[in-house]
Amino acid sequence: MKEEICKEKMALVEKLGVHLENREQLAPVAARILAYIILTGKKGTTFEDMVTVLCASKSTISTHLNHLQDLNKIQYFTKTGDRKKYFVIKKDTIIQHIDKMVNHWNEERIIHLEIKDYKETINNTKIENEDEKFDLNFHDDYIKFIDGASASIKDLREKITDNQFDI
Amino acid sequence: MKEEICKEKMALVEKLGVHLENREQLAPVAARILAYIILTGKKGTTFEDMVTVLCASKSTISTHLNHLQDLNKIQYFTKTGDRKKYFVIKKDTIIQHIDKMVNHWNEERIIHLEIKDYKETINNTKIENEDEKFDLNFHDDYIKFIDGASASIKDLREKITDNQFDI
DNA sequence: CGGTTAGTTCGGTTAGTTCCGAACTAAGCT
DNA sequence: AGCTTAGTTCGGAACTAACCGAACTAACCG
Repeated sequence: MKEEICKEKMALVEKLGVHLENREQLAPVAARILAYIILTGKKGTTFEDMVTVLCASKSTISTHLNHLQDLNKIQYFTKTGDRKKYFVIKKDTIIQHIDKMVNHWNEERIIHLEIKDYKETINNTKIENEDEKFDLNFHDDYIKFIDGASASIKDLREKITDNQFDI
Repeated sequence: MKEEICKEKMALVEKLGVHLENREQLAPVAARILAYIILTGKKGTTFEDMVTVLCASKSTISTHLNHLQDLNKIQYFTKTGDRKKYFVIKKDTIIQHIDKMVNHWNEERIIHLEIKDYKETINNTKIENEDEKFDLNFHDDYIKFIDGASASIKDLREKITDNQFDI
């Protein structure tokens, strides 16, 4: 029974791990650490715990744990009379993630405008074969999409900040 | 004058290159090739051209050009009495990109559901400290966001398929 | 003080990536 | 046939990333 749940948990750690490895550009073990911390929840998890359950060396866990703290993805709390650190994900992880998406879209927006600008100057300077001109409409539509997506994710952000959950 | 534009073009190639390197997970030179092809447009660009303008070896250009074709990101046309290949980006690149985003969101959706499911079983089995229970509301909100974003990007997709642009 | 627990730091190994040059192929031109 | 153009293939050098073990530190306990 308990073993069943543990197995399920570790399967999810691997799955979520792969997902996070790609989404957050983390090393395999770092992603698994993060996944394990997420799926353990508020009671937190310790260094030792992760060494045994993730089958990785102390040095690997130590390095990645520090890295994840530098990245502001995790934090820890302590208990009186207990020297261990109990790791949990940062409460504002989702907000961070949303801000990163908004940022990403801003960047895309800027580069699309720059490319459009360049294409326009080319279209206007050397009037070569008419049909070799750049099409520009796409950029406008894409920017419209970006603006829409940004708006709706900012909505989500509002909803969440009113109501601080953790992942 | 012409030099000015060329400089501007190469600056944009580097900028767009970095963007694509991250967005499409390509090797540096592969990303620059793609950027250069995008910014050259319908008249196309040749192997030789890229060897000189991107300052990379023939072998590097060859390998990456083939890789980009395998990835369905570029194609080429030819001219009668001319042995060169003229590379342009695939007409459906944007559609592909949109489909990739939709896919990505579907995957996120699925993993959120899976995690929520797991958390629910945990919440219901071992009733430990009440305040150590998982919060689940966030997942619902996030899934709502995903559904919204997916819908609006599918809108964009419609708009574009009606009106096949190239980038 | 010595021993234990909790974690860090360093050096090294292995795996994988990225690019290059040199030698090659393949097709057309004379 | 020999030359040129256009591109491919192969082997390897240089570099980076990911992880590990061993030796270390730092704090507390008895």
